[in-house]
Amino acid sequence: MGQRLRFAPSPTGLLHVGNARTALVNWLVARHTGGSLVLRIEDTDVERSDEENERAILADLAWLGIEWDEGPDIGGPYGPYRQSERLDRYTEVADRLVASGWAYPCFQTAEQVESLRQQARQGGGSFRFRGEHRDVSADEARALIEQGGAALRFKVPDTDVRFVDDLRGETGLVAGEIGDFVVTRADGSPTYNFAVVIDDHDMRIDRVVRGEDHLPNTPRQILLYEALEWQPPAFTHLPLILSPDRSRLSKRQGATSVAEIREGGVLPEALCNFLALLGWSPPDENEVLRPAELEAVYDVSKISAANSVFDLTKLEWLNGQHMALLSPGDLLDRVTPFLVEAGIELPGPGLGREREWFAAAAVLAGGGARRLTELAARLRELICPSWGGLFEANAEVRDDEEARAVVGAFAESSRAGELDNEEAYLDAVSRVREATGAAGRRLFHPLRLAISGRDSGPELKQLIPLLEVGARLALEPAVPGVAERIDRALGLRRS
RNA sequence: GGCCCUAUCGUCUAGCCUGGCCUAGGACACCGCCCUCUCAAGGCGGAGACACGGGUUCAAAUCCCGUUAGGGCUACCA
Repeated sequence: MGQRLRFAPSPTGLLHVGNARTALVNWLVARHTGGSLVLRIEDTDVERSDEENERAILADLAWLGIEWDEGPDIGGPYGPYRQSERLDRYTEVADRLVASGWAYPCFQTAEQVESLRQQARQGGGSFRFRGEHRDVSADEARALIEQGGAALRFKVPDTDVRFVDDLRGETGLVAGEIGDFVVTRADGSPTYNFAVVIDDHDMRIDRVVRGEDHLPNTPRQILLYEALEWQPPAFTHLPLILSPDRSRLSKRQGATSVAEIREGGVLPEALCNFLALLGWSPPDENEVLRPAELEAVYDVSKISAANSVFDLTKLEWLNGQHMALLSPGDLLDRVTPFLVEAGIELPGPGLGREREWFAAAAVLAGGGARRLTELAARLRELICPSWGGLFEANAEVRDDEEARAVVGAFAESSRAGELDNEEAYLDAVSRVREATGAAGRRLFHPLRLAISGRDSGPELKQLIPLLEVGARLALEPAVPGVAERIDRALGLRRS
């Protein structure tokens, strides 16, 4: 029987990698067990929540390939899925708590409670708040609530609270550690601990997978489940993701939002793969796994309970691996937004030959690239070099008689149309070698420099035919062929 | 401060539950070699860890206690 899981982000900002990991694990477990994933928006903090963030979070999840079965955008049998739309339900349950003597009104402000807490801390002990109306009857409580302005507090019982965390085993808190916490604010809105219990129960969630920062909250929630006589779900608290200095992951130490990572040219499957590898390792030694493969082998119970550091270098490596796994057409599709940004307009999807050429060019230019942004930059440089830069890079070729002879011969071959396939190119290489006596590095280095302005890059036997074919295609901007590049490098042609 | 969680190479981890098979395995990064017109990629090899201290045991990375360190919570945030 599949499990029902949920991912419940708060729309107070962009989707963070930590939350993305939580979402991914929930999704993986739901898929692996044949269960379902519920997406719920926790927007009870009206001050900090906004719709723009919610839209962005949904878009980021979709980009990652995380699909939900029920949610605010698609509905489902246990909606609504936005806490701001469930206020009546929270009030209903709060009334029930008051009626059964589990909750009472409290007029102390947050500031007053905070100063009590500070005092207790000075004294060195732990702090446990209890409101003055804690022991009133249900009728008295209702009368007090009538006056308005009261928050509702949960009357925490004097018992130990134990529960099982899937990764840590039994844990909990001893009696007296928890003070009476607020369940409903003075304005009537529910607090996190309260709303989450009601929603998880109402939405039939049987397994909660969330960040370890929620571990100390769990006993409070267990207490609520008990007071309400509901069955609590199973809990799995995921360790946190840390910055390289082992402090809390912060913006200062690089990209922490999914949006930034995407804009940095990272593939969603690479990010998922990377996130899955935090705290977990696959049963066999291959770590490069696509979403479907992850789904098949991922085992949430094997996740380490220790926090892990976000290692950007490994993410980049994985990205390179996933880029290499893509078909030429897919790679071109993925890099297209970055090419557009780099000023290259791609021919529409209808133009078969031109698109095929671009796809081949992307594969060739991208050899070893780790990010789509890097591939786009390399591709741009390859197909439309700056003439000034090319000329400058070729001073040594112009000053060297043999080098000049080599590239001049290739320019001739190009003009004769003898370089547009690998075989013809290889023949041309043999002829030039014989005619000039240049071989090896002395033959290839000037040629590479003259056509690309660089001393490293893709294999010439692939690059040269590609450029020659590209030059004959009606591309915009036009791709200069080998002869033109050499002319520019030698300064024989200027515009 | 109080409470909770955690602790194997620089990083992500396997091994820990069910002590001997661990001379502690893999991946990223690093170094070297090979391949090669170049840079990558790829192949091969190298260096690199059981936080510390006590126990328990014939035997501890593995079990127990403590210390230290890191992280979390301590809100009418989530």
